[in-house]
Amino acid sequence: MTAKFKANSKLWLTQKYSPLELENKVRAFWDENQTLKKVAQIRQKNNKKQLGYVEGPPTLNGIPHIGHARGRVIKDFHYRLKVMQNYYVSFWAGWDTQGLPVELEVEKTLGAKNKKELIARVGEELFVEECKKSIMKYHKHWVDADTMLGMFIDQDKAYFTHQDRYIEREWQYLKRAWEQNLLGEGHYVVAYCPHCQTSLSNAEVGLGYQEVEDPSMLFKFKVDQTENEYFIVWTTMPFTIITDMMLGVKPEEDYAKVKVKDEVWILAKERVEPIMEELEIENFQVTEVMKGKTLVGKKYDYPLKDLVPKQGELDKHPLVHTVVAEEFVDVTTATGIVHLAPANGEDDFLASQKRELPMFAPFGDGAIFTEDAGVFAGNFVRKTDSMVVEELEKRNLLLSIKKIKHEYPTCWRSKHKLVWLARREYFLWTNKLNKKVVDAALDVEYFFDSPKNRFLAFLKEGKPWCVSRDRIWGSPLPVWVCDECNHKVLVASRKELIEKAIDLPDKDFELHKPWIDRIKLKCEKCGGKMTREHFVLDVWHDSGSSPYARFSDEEFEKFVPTDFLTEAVDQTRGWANSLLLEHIIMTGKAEAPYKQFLFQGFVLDAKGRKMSKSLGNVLETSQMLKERSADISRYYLLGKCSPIDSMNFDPNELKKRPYQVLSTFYYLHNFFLQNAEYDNFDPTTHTLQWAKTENVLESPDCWVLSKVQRLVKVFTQKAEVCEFNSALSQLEDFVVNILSREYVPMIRKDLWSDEPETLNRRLAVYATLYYVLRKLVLLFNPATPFLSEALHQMIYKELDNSLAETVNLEDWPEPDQALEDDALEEEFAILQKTLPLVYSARQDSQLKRRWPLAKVVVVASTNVHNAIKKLEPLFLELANIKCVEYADSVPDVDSELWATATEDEITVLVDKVRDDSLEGEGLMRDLARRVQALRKELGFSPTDIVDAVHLAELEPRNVELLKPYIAEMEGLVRTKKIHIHDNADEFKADWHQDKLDKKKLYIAVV
RNA sequence: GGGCUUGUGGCUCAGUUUGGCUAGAGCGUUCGGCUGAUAACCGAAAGAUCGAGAGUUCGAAUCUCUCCAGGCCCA
Repeated sequence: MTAKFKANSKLWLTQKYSPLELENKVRAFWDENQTLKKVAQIRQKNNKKQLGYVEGPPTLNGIPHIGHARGRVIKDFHYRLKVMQNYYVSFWAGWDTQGLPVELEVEKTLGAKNKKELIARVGEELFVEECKKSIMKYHKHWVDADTMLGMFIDQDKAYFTHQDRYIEREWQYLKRAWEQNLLGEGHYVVAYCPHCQTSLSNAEVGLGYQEVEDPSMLFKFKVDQTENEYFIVWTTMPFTIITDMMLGVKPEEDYAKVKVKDEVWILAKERVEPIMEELEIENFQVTEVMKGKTLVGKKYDYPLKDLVPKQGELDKHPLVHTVVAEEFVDVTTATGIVHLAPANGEDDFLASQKRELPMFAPFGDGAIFTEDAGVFAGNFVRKTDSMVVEELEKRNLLLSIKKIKHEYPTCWRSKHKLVWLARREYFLWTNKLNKKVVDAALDVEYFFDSPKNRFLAFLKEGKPWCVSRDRIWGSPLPVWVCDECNHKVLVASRKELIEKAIDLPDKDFELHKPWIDRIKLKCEKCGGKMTREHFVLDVWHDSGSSPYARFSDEEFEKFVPTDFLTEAVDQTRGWANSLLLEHIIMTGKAEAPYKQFLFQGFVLDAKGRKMSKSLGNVLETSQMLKERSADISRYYLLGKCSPIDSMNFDPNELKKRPYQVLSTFYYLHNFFLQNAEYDNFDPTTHTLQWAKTENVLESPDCWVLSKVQRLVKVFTQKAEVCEFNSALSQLEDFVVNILSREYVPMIRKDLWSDEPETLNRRLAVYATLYYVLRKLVLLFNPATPFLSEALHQMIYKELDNSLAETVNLEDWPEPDQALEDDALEEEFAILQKTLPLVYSARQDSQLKRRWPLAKVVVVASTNVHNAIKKLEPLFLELANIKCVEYADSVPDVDSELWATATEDEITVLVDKVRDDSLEGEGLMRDLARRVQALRKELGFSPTDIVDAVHLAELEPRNVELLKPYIAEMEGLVRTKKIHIHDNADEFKADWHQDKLDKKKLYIAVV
């Protein structure tokens, strides 16, 4: 007899689960059959509904790491689930290709001291070419990683944010904003490097914190209309006194009036002592304490009006040079009163904007003061620090001047100290839309409360959006300004540009700098020449316009609002926000462009540290997937914890539980197929219906069939609400516990036989396994698509060719109520609670499970008794006991003769006494087990029949005990004859020494 | 510095919304057992002052406050 493993010949299904090999074969299969495309095409033609999806475009400036993989796996999980539920989803890739990170990469490649020098050297054309090369290099890495991961996202339909057709549609958002007066000029404070003469992004600012030395100046401003009252203030940037506009206090904190000599000083109460100590003032007296908010509106004498005439003009504004209350003021350091220079600090700036103060930003290129700064004009801002100190001293307003070392942002490139400067920028006045924004956001499903609250809290701030950037590689801001009359137009299409151009150097121009800057338009007002504003757009505007920009008009109608989007939690302020704002600008409706948004937690390293280049703990996806299974990685990423929690990723954990679950699932298929093929099981004729009609379904089958309905229900429900971890743990429990640990042992004995008269029973088991395993393959597919596809192709399609050509086109399982049986599940739960008690009692008395015993007494309530009675044959077989008795209370028994175990309300008593017959049978099972082990070791297949089995050096008493069971044993170990020898020397054979209860014996198999 | 979030045996996670029997599970470890699908599994043992401290309460992992540490976002 030969092995009954037909599918082996296909080279796909191997005896051993080797996920890497298997996944390679599945990848090749998908590739060869264009499965991804086919699935999409079929669903496009034939679907329950079309669902919109737009890809949150990864920036192509780095290699995808395991954190990205988490998001991609969740996206793919959702896609496959929806496809199997008969939806078409526009699951098309997209890439963010512009902006600072790309420019930095190119600067590095080309070697640059600073941007100005570089552009002067290579020119913008070459710079832009290099940017394109750079992104395409990374694009390849991303597509490779996606392929390795098994992402069924359509790469051919990908959008790239730098493509002209994308930019042109992105401009439509700006056009809508322009028409609604939601786009315009304003000021914003940005970090600026005076050496590189460029502004820096927040990300760049974060790169360059260093310890530097600055002046530490304590000074006073006189309260207006008083003789001797002063606000006490501290700063490390004396030059900002030049642009000073307000003083800030914290509204709910205590401030004190302190008498010092003949003056009254005002500062935070808790800072009085430390400041007096610092100034070495011993005689002082707190005369009054008041809340910060009571100081609001008090005017102070701005001391440098004579030097900065412009400040004198500003002083006429009712709020300029007065006290305001702001929550950001810190009363635990310095004096608890801060001076606010809106042109030189973001908090200051926002405080001024909120109150609609006029802007005073007297800076030119290189952070040099302009004429507006009076006597300070012509100086680099920080150079005036000492001048300001001097002037305050002259006016008796200086209390102390020292040096301080502190952490301060410097330019990561030139190491120069950064300054914050208000610059002219373009804004989307999204603050005007705030109510719509918040309302729209409230309608979205976020699945979990914490990210929702966080997102809403952020949105409620309702800040205007500064969309202009002073860079090269980006979508240009399509605003042209007349050189003559300053008239502005926004031109949002290529066609219109060509029509309006007076200077069009090249008809095939690209919508990028520098080409677009060469286009001059004719002013419709005065006929003058119009020049484009030099800005490019914030990259968040690029990606935020994807719902309109990546689709056609028709697709936009169909797919937006999209159904389900998911990104990491850092996108709260990023893409989730820009999508929302732009969509509201575009449609005018209080509607988000997504119905559901899942914010995922971050992936950290095994020790919970952030992954960073400097720590060297970044795990690249493709690199990892060369050695690790994609299925197992996917399973791990989805299953380890809730998607909103941050995850400590430890590659070593992949081979633990996730591997165990998937391998068990795989081996269950081995087990099923091995047996089913042997009996020529045909799922199309041997259906569950057939088994019912033939009356060959037994209680374990009905139980597992009922259980799987519940699994389908719960799994689907959990998956729909993004509790992937709970869904998978249900699946895991089913595979490992319900099927492998419980069901298989129950039906194993039915499969041992190969008699024709029990064939139908075996076929019923196969029908059950086929049904259950196939459901599991489908449930597994969104998480582990390689394994599911492999099993579908190798087993299910092999057995039933009418099935879909890929597992992805199979229908998602629906629970079948007809197969649910709550009462039976309850009975089995009782059985499974009682059995371990028997095992436990046996263990205590060293009674091996393969030794049959005479009797067990179950002491429990009636419903436990009834359940066991109903399942009695099964109970006895699994307990390996000949008979069971039932009792209501624990009888008084001799513990020498009875082994007991108790849990909750159930006690079992096991009869320890074994007569010769029981002992003989137990011995036979012991020996059989050892023979089986040897057979396996010698390479026999389970179904091979061996000529003879020889046993030697058994004790004489054991030989006697064994005799009645020789025939049974011959059947069990599949041999024609068992020979028993006193001594191994008697017979020449390949003897193997073994041990039975610490005594030597010899076995040979021929 | 601010907002949000996490902290539970060696490891990974439940449990916290709504306070309540002895804080659960899986992995790992040790001992024993089972096993012709399985690196699965079964029985038992060791192992947690539930981040620390204080408070509320008859009772706190759970509620409140403070602090410490990690993470995200923002300054």
